[in-house]
Amino acid sequence: MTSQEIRQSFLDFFTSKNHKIVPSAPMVIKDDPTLMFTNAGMNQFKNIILGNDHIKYPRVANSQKCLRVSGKHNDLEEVGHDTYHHTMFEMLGNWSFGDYFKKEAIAWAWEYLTEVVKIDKDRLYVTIFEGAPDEGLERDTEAYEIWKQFIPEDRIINGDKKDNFWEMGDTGPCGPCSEIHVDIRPDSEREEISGVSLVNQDHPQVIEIWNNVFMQYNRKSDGTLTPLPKKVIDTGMGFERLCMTLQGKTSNYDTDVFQPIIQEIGKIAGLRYGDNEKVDIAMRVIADHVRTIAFSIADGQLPSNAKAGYVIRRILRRAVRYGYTFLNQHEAFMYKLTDVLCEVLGGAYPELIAQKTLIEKVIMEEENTFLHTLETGIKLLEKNLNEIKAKGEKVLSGHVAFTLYDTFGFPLDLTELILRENGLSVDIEEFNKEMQQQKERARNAAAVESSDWVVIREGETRFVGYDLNEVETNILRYRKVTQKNKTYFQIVLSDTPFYAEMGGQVGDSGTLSNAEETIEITDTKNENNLSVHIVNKLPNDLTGSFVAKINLDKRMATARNHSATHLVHEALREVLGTHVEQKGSFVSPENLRFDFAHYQRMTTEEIREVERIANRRIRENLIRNEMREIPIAEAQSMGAIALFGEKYGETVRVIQFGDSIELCGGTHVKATGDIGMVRIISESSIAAGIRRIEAITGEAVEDMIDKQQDVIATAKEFFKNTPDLVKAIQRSISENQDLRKQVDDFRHEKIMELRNRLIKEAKEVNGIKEIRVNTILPAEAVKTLAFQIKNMMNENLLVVIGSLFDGKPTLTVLLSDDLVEKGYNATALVREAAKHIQGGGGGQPFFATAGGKNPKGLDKAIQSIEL
RNA sequence: GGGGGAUUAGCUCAUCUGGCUAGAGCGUUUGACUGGCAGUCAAAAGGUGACCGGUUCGAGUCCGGUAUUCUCCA
Repeated sequence: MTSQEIRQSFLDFFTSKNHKIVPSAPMVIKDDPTLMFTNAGMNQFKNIILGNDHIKYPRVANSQKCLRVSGKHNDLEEVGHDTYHHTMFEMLGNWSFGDYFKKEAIAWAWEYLTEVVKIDKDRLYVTIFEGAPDEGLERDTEAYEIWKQFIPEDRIINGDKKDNFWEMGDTGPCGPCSEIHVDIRPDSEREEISGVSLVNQDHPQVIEIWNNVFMQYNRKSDGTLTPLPKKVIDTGMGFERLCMTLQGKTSNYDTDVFQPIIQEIGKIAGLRYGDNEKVDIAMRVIADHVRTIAFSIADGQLPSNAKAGYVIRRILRRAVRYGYTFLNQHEAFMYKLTDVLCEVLGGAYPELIAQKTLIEKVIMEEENTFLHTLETGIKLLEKNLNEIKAKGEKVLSGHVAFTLYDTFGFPLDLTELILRENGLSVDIEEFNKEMQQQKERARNAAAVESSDWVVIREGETRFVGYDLNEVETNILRYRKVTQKNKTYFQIVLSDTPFYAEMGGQVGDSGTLSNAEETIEITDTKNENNLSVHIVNKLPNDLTGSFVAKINLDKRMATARNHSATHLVHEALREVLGTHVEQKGSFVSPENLRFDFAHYQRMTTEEIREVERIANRRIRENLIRNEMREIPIAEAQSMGAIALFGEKYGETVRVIQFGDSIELCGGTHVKATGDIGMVRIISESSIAAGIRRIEAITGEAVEDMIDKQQDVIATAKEFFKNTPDLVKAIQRSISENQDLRKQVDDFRHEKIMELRNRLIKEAKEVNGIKEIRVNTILPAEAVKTLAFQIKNMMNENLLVVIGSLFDGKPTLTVLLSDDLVEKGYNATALVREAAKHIQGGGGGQPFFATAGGKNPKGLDKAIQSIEL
């Protein structure tokens, strides 16, 4: 079976069991503060499991693209070294939300594996939870009894809490799980050692392929468990491992999922997979990582220097590093794999093909940037290396290695490699210590502690903010959050006009009041589809009814910016082309930011044109056409613009202004005329192939124009209200340049004259030509004078120049080179003489300066210097 | 969110612990050589050392702040 056929057979099987097949959610998660990437099939159902969302379909199944860069058995640093771990992988899963439970889940899992894809029953083992009496958790005998009907009892293995009890986090739904393991060793080996002893022992050919989680408890923050009202089945099967098993391979990387990519890497590097272990590891690393990178870019997550984008950047860099060291690729090469990637996965994931050009550009740019970083790092390392060698030492301090890593992004293993080549090593212990300290610092700064929700009354939030600015409401629940000495509260309301930060639009602020008091709501955030209102203080009485009211000025300003974003988006597509796709958006009351795919700098004319089109639409005063809850297919047939990497429900909200039609949950003006005017204030690049424009609307434009007019008016006044300001400034600048040059020339001439006079007047004392003078010159001129004299007569020369400039006396001493060789020192001379002007100074043996506080002593100081 | 670094000529970067008028390569311009192109040689132009403030006789260099950017941790 090909991987395509395997994926399809799973979905077909669960369709036949009345499951709804849902599409894969984006790999990058946007509204969950605890998670950056989809790391399991259940992520997109988290809201349902937590009870924040309605159950639309009690039975669903899908194939989900997942990303794991840390966690049990899966450190990023391990990927590639073995044959079965990945960063990105596909997870096949089926779910039941309060519908079927263990009996059906187990029976169907068995049926699929043994009858649909026909895995030899003798090769399968299962595990069940053995219980943890100290935590009051019972053995999962229920699962055991069900399994007994399918599989001999000696193949059912007890597992401990670590392997067989699943928890979403420190709190929340949890329960026992049951894993299915497959033994794919050759028969000869299986006869020698029984598979049962190798389950969960990290054997590469006795592996877990399917985990069935039976969520039946809810864990509270004090650790106690309560039964879950609606029990949940959550299963996940590693797609790549299933392919390996069914295709008779012993490595995931030997399946048709990875081999085409690996072959292509071999072609680029001129090496063959299978010849050399280190080369093989590098090829596996690159094949795995390039999938991750390409998918995240397609999902709208570009490599960057913070958060999720940074994780992607790190993964890309790890791949480049392996290519650099083991495949001898010192120039960008990974972007060349985009073609083959599209061939392998483009069928199941069309977003890859749609975003191909962008993926290529971004990867190439990132590769080049990192190769540059490596080059700088190597230079720095070599400098340190020479110092160590010069001192005759053998070990590079961990501190230096850490600085290279921490500040310059130079990877430790490369440091080690280069040191080894030079017969040196690095103090790893010290390195780890520094790393530990860094982690401590970050952890302390980021520690967030939230207590359990306190439920005042049951219910769900109803958002009324599209229609109302204030509403009567009740508090449903609240909790306290402590973060870095700051304490605040999160409140969930029964009805709210507050828009929670989402889709780039900032959350509303406003007030919550009852008869007695008014509480400030500082922000509104969206956590797992739950609108939480942030307040610094709780009302005294939480039970009564309240009026929730948004800050209308801010909301209106935000709406203007959001609607303007849509108009600008449309105008950009008209001016630049339809390749312009939204890659990010930020809408606040102050301004708007819009990131989009485009491959070159916008010209001033293009920016003007975009502004003109958008402003024309504003003047046309297009009425907002808002469609709530329309089926996504219908919206798309209207030509509504949807975003890659965005998760949409089956029904969506559509906002239309004329020809601009977008899927959007944000708040907008009633008609475009309300925007007033839009003005683009900057255009810049934020990544390869991505441009960013920032714009302002309404009053902010007025303010800007006012300010600019003030500047012009003031400037004009300086020029006696000249009609042609630009010309006046130009003339003034060129006049200024001319004058400056004249002054410079003049001053230079004066110094030359002074020099010539001084040289002529030089007195010879004991065979040394002495020049002493007291002048009024700036320090720079004095210096020039001294050096000029030296250039003319660099023999047996002593120059002493005193100068009173700007009320401060300074003293300068210069000696010719031969006197310095004889042991005279200008610094010593000037220090001694500076006592007369109550100052100090220094310099080099041939030239020194001093400054002081007493102008009256200047003459004395000049005369006091004797050789 | 927290730490560390960087910002010097159009570009890439030097300038060790404050001190000899801030240098190099590439690029630009000019000139010479060659029949032309390419090239070689020579010369020149090009700098508020990111910005603001402070310490000092003296700051690109030290300190504080701002901006931009890189990097590590979360």
